[in-house]
Amino acid sequence: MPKSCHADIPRVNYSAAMDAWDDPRLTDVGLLLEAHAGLIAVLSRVHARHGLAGSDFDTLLRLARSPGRALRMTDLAAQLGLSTSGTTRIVDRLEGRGLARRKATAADRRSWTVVLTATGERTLRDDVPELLTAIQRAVIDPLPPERYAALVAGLRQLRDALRPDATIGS
Amino acid sequence: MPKSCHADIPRVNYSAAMDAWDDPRLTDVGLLLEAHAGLIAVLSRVHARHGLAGSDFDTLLRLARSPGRALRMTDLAAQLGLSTSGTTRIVDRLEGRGLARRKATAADRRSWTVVLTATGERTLRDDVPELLTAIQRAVIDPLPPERYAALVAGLRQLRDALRPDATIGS
DNA sequence: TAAGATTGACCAATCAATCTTC
DNA sequence: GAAGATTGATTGGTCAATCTTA
Repeated sequence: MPKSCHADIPRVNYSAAMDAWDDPRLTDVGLLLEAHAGLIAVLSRVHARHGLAGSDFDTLLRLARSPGRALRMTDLAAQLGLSTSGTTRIVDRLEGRGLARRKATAADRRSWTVVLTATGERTLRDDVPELLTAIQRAVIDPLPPERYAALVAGLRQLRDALRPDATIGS
Repeated sequence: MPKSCHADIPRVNYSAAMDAWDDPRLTDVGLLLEAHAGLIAVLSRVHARHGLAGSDFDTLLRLARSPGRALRMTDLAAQLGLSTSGTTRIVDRLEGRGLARRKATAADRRSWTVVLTATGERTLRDDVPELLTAIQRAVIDPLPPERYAALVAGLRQLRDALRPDATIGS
């Protein structure tokens, strides 16, 4: 169909505003949101093969990285960037599946310490290699090494500038 | 095969795994997740001043960018990257507040077309400038221009590689 | 009084099932 | 039968209130 068939359609008068809706700052932010959504889809697909949600995996990983494979509930919540009640629910799930367990915290009877179980560590050990493969294939391989490096450097500086940690308490 | 110089030193039996937990590919991905969380916090704070959730704003913006300030439900859902039922609920909210309205779709009586109302456009017009200011201050100003440009270029290529659109139907 | 953790009520999304129209 | 949209049940999180211990 030739374009002439639309040529006579009366123009709407809000075209000046349209520029604001397409401001590059808006579209740049959109890029990060879309990249994030795509990345989450890739990661979730891997985790799902091990019966894990993304937040379950994050929790297991935080525990695995901590001294003694353990963290107090409050510290875990801070690392996850979640509320303490949300963390309570995640740990409930993990404990129900035997991937983590609560034990009393020495010297503070108000607190619980969450410990990664052997089963939890095994689950993580099964998941991580698949995850690394997926990351390699989906995000690293498609980008020229130097561009990938620039992306990571930019993300690091952005993360530091945004200080998500500082906003958690707000 | 060169033998490790640590081969005879007794070690905790998970020390080999520790390296895997700190694999740079994992921490790089973590950077994007943290930057995203921080960005969402910044954006949400602005939207909240206008009584909008992030997904409300996204919806209004998609409508504003579309010809006739309108989209069919299915197309809107695709653009938002949400399920059609999730989109139904968002539009229910927006319609309840008078920011959008449903009208019958010409030539297909199964379908609804969502239209941005004047009120919705006004809300958007109030929100966007504040949003742009917040983005400028929180993400653009803190980064050297060339690093910001590299970040955006990397994000664009990553987004294209991940093709979030292609994964929505999966 | 405040800190750590949990619970109940709620909110925003998902999936599976359904209804209408193509 | 398939596509567009909605609904009911469920999931995964939040906030406000509560309980216990410091």
